[in-house]
Amino acid sequence: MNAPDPMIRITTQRQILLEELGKTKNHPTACELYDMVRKRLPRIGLGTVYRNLELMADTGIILKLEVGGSQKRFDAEIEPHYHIRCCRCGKVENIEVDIIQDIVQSAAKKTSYDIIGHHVEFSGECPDCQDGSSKI
Amino acid sequence: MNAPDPMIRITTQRQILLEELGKTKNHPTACELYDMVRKRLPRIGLGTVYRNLELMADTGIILKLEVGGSQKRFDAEIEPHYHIRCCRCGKVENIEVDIIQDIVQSAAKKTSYDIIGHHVEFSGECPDCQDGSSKI
DNA sequence: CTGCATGCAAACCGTTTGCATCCCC
DNA sequence: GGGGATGCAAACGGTTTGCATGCAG
Repeated sequence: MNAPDPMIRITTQRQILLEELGKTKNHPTACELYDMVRKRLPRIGLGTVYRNLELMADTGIILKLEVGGSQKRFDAEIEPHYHIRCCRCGKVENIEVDIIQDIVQSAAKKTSYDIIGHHVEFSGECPDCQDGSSKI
Repeated sequence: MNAPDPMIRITTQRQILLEELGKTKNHPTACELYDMVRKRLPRIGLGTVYRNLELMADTGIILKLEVGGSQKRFDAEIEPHYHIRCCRCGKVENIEVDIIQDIVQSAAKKTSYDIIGHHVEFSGECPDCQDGSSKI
């Protein structure tokens, strides 16, 4: 888990998956990526998308977000950062907040867990949804 | 969302659901609760469990946790607190960390979202899983 | 030639929903 | 008697998996 196998073959599918993931600022779900990739690789299967996302997340090439909601989301940005999720439309965006090392430290002291990670997620209404607030 | 309807009938099913949820220190999934409740109410349906958990979460009687993992988890403790999830066995426990108001403040400044909540989740290996570490 | 990667489809799991029945007010 | 609550089972959405085929090394 700390030293994942860094060597996987970069097949056409994986390459394009990476490119599409890298080109969006969003944090797409597997299905959204499937749709994006399918424009360039019409015969790709959903299973391949899931398999490769999972694989690339395991190898640390991409990040599998541990955010709320019922779908998994992926991110080409693997540097630590936090997220904010719109509670109306479900969109997930990055939010710049200083990493809270002291919180992690104090958490580590209070538990007998071997802490390997943390994540912070804010939720709220995004500007778009605030506009159309009373509708829908 | 801020003023949820506080008045729902406390039926037998809801009462027992609440009792069972309150008596565990874990953060059970709907299925786990279903199993617990079924010992006292053998004919209860899974649908009822889901419907009532959802309803009670909406009314603010209980908390629906926004943690990672593929299943929703529920909590009778509605005061704000944070969680730590074992990355091996998936167990979720409470962790006592001071609420980080300043982080929330600074987050609010950096985004045009109307922030209504946040949650922090640590992940790591729980003591039990550390013991049996190399097994499984 | 060999084995990993793929496409496809069926299986799976957690959750939601429609509906007939039941029970409480 | 009427309206919400329940049990049941079928439907659903997202994800995983088994398998035959394809392709790169």
